[in-house]
Amino acid sequence: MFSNSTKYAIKATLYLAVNSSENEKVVISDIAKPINVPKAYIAKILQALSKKNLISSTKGPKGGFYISEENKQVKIAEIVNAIDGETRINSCLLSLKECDSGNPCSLHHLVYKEKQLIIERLGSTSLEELAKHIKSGKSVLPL
Amino acid sequence: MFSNSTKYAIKATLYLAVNSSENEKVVISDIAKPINVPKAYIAKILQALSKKNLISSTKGPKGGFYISEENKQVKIAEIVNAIDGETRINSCLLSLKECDSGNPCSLHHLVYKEKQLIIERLGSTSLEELAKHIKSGKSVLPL
DNA sequence: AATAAAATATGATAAAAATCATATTTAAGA
DNA sequence: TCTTAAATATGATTTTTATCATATTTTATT
Ligand code: FES
Ligand code: FES
Repeated sequence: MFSNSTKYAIKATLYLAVNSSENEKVVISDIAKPINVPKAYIAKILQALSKKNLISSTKGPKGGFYISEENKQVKIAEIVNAIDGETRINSCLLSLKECDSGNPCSLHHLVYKEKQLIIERLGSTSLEELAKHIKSGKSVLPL
Repeated sequence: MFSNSTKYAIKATLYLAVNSSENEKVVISDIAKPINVPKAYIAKILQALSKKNLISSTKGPKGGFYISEENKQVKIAEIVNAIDGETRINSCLLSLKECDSGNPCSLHHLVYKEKQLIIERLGSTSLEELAKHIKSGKSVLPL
């Protein structure tokens, strides 16, 4: 469903949503370890997210990555699309050019409705919501 | 969701379900072309399926691949598991060791129920059913 | 101004997945 | 029994994805 990079992106972003703010920036090494992703790899991913303004960063001493007030409203789907692009998640299970109920592949009716529901949820769920969920112990941020 | 190989496996198997029987065997070249998959590649996949008795084959002249009466009851999930293994489709979106509602990752509640429903459907839908669907024009076998 | 601590940009390497190729085995038909 | 048409087994190559490394830029602190 997601590429490895996107999984890492989500994990890292959630980590930031839980553990950072404009005046509690987090340095790459301190993100990489708890989410169990190689430092150089997660660095690249965070740079891409930062470039698209989905997370925030500042260079230099006392710098680091963080989730600004605005970033809190970023939706999971935005993270996914930033890394995987929009095509991957929306494409037909059997590789028709497009997944279209007017010209459905043989598996379409088995999955489309539920898949759309999931995609909608990813599009409406913000980092802030999930961070609250994690903080209250209802879900766990995996390593 | 599925690997490329699994997609091809499903396409090829459905093609056979629609176009073959014990006395209408189909040769590799005649499968590869309509489903738009390289011959040598689909050959390898069909061989794997045949070895697991999900499809049938005979060697030599007049030989080829086909779907036997028994094979008609094969479920889509069996094809998927034969190629991708059982782990891939069942694994946690964020790579927890296992996807478990008792120890859910942050995305679990957004997807689990629907994902399970889809997996169940793949497990209960047979080649025969989908072949009928295709024959009646309700869905299309993609190239 | 100099230093150092951070992200950023860029590219190199390694691992996995997808694709291609070919020699071997089997069985039908002449 | 010989030839030929098919699957089967095995392995090589290519492409993609994941991972690692490093030089550059920016900015806070001294
Ligand atoms: S057309 Fe294939 S999943 Fe929708
Ligand atoms: S625990 Fe992650 S999807 Fe279920």
